[in-house]
Amino acid sequence: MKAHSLKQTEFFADLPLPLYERLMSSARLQEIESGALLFRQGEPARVFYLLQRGRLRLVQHTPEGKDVTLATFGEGDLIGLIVALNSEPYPATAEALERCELVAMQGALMWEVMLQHAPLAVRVVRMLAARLHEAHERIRELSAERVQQRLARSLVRLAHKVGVEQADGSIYLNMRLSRQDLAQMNGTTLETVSRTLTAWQREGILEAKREQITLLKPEALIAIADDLPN
Amino acid sequence: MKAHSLKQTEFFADLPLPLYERLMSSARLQEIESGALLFRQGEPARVFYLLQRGRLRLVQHTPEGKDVTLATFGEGDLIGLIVALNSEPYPATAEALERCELVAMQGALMWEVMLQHAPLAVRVVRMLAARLHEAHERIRELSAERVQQRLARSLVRLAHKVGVEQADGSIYLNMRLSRQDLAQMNGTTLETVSRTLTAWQREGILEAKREQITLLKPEALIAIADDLPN
DNA sequence: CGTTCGCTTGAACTAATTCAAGATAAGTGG
DNA sequence: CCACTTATCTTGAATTAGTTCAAGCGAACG
Repeated sequence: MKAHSLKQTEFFADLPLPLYERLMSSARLQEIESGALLFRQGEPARVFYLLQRGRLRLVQHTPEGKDVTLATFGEGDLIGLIVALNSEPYPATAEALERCELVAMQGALMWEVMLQHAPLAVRVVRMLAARLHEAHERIRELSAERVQQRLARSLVRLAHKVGVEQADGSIYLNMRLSRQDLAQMNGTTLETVSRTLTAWQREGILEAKREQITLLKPEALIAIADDLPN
Repeated sequence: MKAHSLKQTEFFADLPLPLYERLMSSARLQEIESGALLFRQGEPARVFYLLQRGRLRLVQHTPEGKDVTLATFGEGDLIGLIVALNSEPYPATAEALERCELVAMQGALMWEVMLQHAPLAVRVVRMLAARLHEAHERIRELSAERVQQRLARSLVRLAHKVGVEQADGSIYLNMRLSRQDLAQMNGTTLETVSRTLTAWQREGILEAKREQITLLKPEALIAIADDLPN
């Protein structure tokens, strides 16, 4: 692969050339289709991935057969880094939400390179810190909030990530998003999501079609998320 | 404070002396009593802490007045590092579970030192990775498991952390542990915890006194946590 | 054109919360 | 040491949020 294709990403921007080439010696460019799995829960992890284009989610299958979405990743994110560093098995499955372009690299090499180039390690610290913060937020939500609130919050968050403002001021969520997806993201069932969405649709808060949602009154959702009266 | 008091901790063990002294120039030794607060949610964070002795927990107060325990820390853990690095306000309150000895240091200095000594940054990466993993586990549990299972899992985990095996083979949890505490750790109410514990006590699985619990049949709890029949 | 997939809706059920009242135990100060 | 206060815990009863099961609808897709 071309050297500059990675140089452009912030993450490796300032690597000295020798280190950069060492890391890249193991790199493979990879593309996967929407819905395809990058890796499966339980597989041995030797490599990790830099997501260059597309979005994907980390899903955990529970023994009881439920699926829980742990996190979703966007461009610039490193995926599977932590487990690849320890060559543990992947604790979850990574599934592409759309067509993705990734660079696969050796976990062991990343260790080496981080040890020799502190700014890179510090950047990883920042990334992990941000994710930990998100995870803590979700723990708080799951512990203390009701499904309605969590759902509303999810939609508002998605609006920031993939929202496209329409001419009439409404926000179209530009991604395939089934009731099942929302259920997995919020620890509930698709039936409950369905009921909630139709209720909100009746109130004119949003428009929910098959796998696509448009927010008509985002403020109303924010109010619900924060449990404000009215 | 004496230089060797920090040298002994793994975290700063291999720092070159100049860096070490630079970091330590801002260090203050601090002791807090059980129940005292190290910092409060919303306070501006300029310093972070290395926990040298004792245990403490990170609690988040929700707008509705509930408390959620996000994580608990033991000896060797760094607390408030991430927020101190960005000098954000603390997103949660840190409360001592027992008498604690800590070293407070400047967040800004830590940035500098990490940038100049990669092994330290890498060690922070490892620590954050471990915490992220724990957080993901809790998300899965809160999303997919029922209160009983989560409670059972909590007790088993606590047995590993603070369990003391008794002569008769039972495991005494060596810490003050109220129903309320367990409720906050598992996203439920103290009443539900109380009912569950008394039920388990009737079945001879454990003995639950006031703020202290002894596990009589840990295997039974593991079975419940994993939702095995019987 | 029929099958599949995503969605809706109802009805029964259940886990868990909430509210309330009281019991037990642990300090606290006289 | 006792009475008083406070905190922890228990238990019941009512309520509710959410799940589960089940049946059917409608749009997409081969």
